[in-house]
Amino acid sequence: MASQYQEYNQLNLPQIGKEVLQQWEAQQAFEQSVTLREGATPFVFYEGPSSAYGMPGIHHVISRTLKDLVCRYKTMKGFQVKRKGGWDTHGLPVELGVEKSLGITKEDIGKKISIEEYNDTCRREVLKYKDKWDELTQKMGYWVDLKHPYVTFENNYIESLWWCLQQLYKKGYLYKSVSIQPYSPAAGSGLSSAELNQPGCYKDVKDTTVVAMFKAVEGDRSRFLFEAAGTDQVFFLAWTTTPWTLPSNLGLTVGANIEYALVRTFNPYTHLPVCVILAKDLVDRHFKKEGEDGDFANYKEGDKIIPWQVLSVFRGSQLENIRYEQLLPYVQPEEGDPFRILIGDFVTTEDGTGIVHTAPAFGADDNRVGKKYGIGILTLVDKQGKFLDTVGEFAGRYVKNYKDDPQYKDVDVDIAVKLKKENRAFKVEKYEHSYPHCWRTDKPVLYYPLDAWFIKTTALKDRMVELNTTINWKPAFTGTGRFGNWLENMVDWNLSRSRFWGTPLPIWRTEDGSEEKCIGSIEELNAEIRKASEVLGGDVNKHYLHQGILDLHKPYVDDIILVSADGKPMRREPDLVDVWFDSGAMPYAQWHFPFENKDVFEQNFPADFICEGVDQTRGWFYTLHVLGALLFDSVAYKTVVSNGLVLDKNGVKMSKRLGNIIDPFKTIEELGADATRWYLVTNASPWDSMKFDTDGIKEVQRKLFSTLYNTYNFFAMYANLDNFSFREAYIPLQQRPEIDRWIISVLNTLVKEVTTYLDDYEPTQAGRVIQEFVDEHLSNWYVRLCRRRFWKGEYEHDKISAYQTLYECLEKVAQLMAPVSPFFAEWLFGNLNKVGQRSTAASVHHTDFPVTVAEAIDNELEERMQLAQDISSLVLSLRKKVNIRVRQPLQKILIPVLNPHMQVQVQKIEHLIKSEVNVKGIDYLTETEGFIKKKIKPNYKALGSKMGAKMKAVAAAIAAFTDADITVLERDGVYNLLIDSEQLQLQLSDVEIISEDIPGWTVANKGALTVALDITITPQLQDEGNARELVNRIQKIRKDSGFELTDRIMVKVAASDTLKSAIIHYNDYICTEILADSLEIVPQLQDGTEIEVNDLKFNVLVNKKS
RNA sequence: AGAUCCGUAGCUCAGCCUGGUUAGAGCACUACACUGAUAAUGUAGGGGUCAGCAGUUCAAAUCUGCUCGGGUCUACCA
Repeated sequence: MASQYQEYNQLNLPQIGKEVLQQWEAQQAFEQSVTLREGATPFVFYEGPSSAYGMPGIHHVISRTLKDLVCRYKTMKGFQVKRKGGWDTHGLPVELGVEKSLGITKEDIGKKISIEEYNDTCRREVLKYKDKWDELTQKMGYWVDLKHPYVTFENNYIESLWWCLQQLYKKGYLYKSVSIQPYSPAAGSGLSSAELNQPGCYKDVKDTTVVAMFKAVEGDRSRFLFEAAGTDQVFFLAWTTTPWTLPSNLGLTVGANIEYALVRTFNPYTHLPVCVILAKDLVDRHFKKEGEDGDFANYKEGDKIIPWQVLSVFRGSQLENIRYEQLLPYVQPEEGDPFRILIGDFVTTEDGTGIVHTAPAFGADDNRVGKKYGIGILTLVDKQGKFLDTVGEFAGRYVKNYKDDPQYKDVDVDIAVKLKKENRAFKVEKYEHSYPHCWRTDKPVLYYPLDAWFIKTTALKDRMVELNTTINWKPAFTGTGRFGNWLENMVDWNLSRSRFWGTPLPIWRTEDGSEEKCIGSIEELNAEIRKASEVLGGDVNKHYLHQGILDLHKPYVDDIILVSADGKPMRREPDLVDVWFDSGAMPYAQWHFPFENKDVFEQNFPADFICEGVDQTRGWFYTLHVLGALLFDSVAYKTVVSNGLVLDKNGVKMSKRLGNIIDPFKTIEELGADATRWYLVTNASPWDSMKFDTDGIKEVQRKLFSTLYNTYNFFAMYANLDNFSFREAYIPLQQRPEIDRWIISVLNTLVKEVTTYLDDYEPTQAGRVIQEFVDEHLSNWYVRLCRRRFWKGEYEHDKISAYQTLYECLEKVAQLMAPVSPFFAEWLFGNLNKVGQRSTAASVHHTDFPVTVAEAIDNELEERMQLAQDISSLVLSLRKKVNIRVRQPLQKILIPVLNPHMQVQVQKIEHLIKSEVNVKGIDYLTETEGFIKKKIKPNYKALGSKMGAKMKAVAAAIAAFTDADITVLERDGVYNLLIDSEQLQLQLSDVEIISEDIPGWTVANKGALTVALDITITPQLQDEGNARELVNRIQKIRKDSGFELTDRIMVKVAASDTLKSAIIHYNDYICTEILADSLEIVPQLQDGTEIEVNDLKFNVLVNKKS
């Protein structure tokens, strides 16, 4: 136990951080914070898996601060909060990174490098910044279990995932299907909708678009067109932004109820006469008004205005099944009846021509309508994104520049040129639209027919929507809006990824697909391995017979052949599982459920609280929800906080490219984790995107931490002098002075507010009220007013009361702020507790969060202290106005009281006001008639509802009130107004009457409060003022001479006559203040210090008494 | 293209739900003061078409609609 409070020379937050970190390390503070709560109600928190493949940034600090503060708070509230860290280790980022570092592409894997070696590299590389992450975790004060994290590539983890998949399989939620999916040729992988919904995936790009002309074939159904046209040159116009899909065109889709027009005109490129069909509503978009019914006979090449004429109008339904000639006849489909007009409900007349070019291979809508009509399918582009050899002059060309080839020529342009030449293009232009890009490679995505495994999430859509309504979303609109909409529009979850480093799909199939097995555990797989070996014989699974399977990754799982019930070999479906499944199954897999820890899992599901960036809404938040609902018919989390983006100080998103990334290590090193955390939490609500500015952190440092530090240091200095160590009994509040009871009351109100805010996951509000308390109430009022109590007088009741009060404030503030600024709180709490010994806890984070003492809250007291502050502020501003400094005592102030209650209130805090503003007394004015000039204002809120439309006239009438009118109203309580010859009765409560001025006095107002100051300085007041000035000067000399606080001195003054009186009359006072044993007036002084009091200069000699 | 959130002082934010006096705070700036809390503090000052327009109302920063600007999301549809 220390006997003295540690005092400091200056505040060094980063240094405090380092010291506290060492302390925590030494005493295992985090581990203790969990074990000390053994047996308590658990508060379940899930840590979203982080990827240690990239460096942590400042945006990681914000969400981790939120997570940490909630967990620390709940711990202090008595819950046991286990926090298992986790690493997200699979997925495309690592794979692409490894490909790049090895200088290979996807095609090389399994050829130039074995899958085994490749995956080993991924495994090695994926945690390459783990140390940096751990370091940040530590330095920012994020308490999370880093020693036993879950790691998604570990066998146990994958085994749990397999178990989950098998559950889904058994429930019939897992199925295989061909579908048109977003596919990234550059990454060689299909993309999930979640991946496609990563921010920034949709980019505005300029593509070559073509309005292509599909030549109608004359037949029974189309005869009406040819008859109206009078020519065989009849074309359907269809617009496409992806001309490379045109060779695969098999149909044209129109809307059944859309009106179409047959238009006679000329082809603008070939100038040949043609008749074209397009939606009637879109005719204006494609033809200039001036050309309508123009001069066809005299049209010639080069004319700006092309004549056109609507020949006929008809509905889309009339066009169904009309045939047309294949546009680019390289290949025909093997089956189906293509090249017809189809009817589809997705056709609009928003843009294009109202006729949709339909290539079943490259669009989801196209595929659907194509299947319905049986037009077959043509997939003339391979998985690398290039045309097949069969596509004539375009064979082998990439449809987009997937290889970063500087010589790349746009195929779309060449197709457009070809069509132009062949009289098959009606319009070719560049068009800017947004198009999805692969989030890793930044290359455009294709929609491509792929085999894939899906989770039938749509089957439980309604249940998921229902469960979502029970989740507490912060902010609420993310849950109802963003997440709610997403659930409403959900599609089945495409699980398949054709990559190498990830969780393998545990499904084995016979070659003909007639039988399949979904494996749910390692044990089951090993049994199947042995069975297959026995049934199939030979070398089957021979490497896996002895020890079973040791690594659940590729390539090992692919070696394994299982056997079907009727003895046929089964091979694994080659896909990996979407990494989002890894993270979504984390509640189960982190505990290796159900193979181990069944009880632990049951206690820890669902989570009470999770928190991540808002970008996880469709990511982790969604996959957790899906699996919770599908596997356990439960939510996976009860409360979710989504934090917004961190922008730079100009509101621009941080990116490496712009170089506006904030290095969290540097920030913490220079400004301290506490100030950084405090700033991040209090500057804006977590879910608003925040503009990060280090100047803001500096402000927090000055405003909050520096103030609190100064307050502590002030306390420590005097407490050490008086040996205050809280050894005396706690003085009951009733026995403490008014001001002590006041600050304790405010403190308890604060505890209540902070608790409410934190319970409601509103840390921003909590931080702001703490800050206000420290700055406004504790430092700028309590300490300022009580300074003398700490350094004057004997160590007895009043002084001990002051120490106990300030100690308690500091101690509780330390606890209240501990969740947000854990280091400083620890430092402050520790410094106090080392001497005070009020708590046996080794850390502030092991203590119980302060609880409001309801009896300590005194609203009347808080109200009158507010009055004291307002009155003081008014008097100070009056002094300023007339230039009388506070050290000059004045006789009195005058306060007109509005009601008896107010007078009682002010009287109780009279002494505070008097000492604060240095006046001798306060006079109250109750009978004010004729003395005070009053001002009357309508109470709009009360009057408005009564008067309604007459309000304006009433307000004008009130504004015209004379003093006499006001007196009448005050005396009678009512006043009769005549407005538009109507009698209206005015009540006293309908108006506000304030004392505006007291003639002959210097007056100031704030709201209804009025204060007048007597500025007469009598000779006696002058003396006292002079005495105080002298004290002030000598104190300065003491300080400048480097005397100790307790040193006694002897003083000689060569004062002029005007000062003598003050020195004589206030000799005792002066000596007490300056700790002087003697104060002499001498005629002359050679040495000493020259000082000035009220423009008089003279010398003072101050000697320390030896 | 739609949905949604947002727009208040040079900057960061309150106030809006529940309409009502002269729209607030902090930072920054200016001036003065204070100096045994001093990397603080006090007082005063400048700084606002509350994005714009219209409506409802006696009364709109606040409620409604539209427009503009920004963010986020959804959709990819030629």
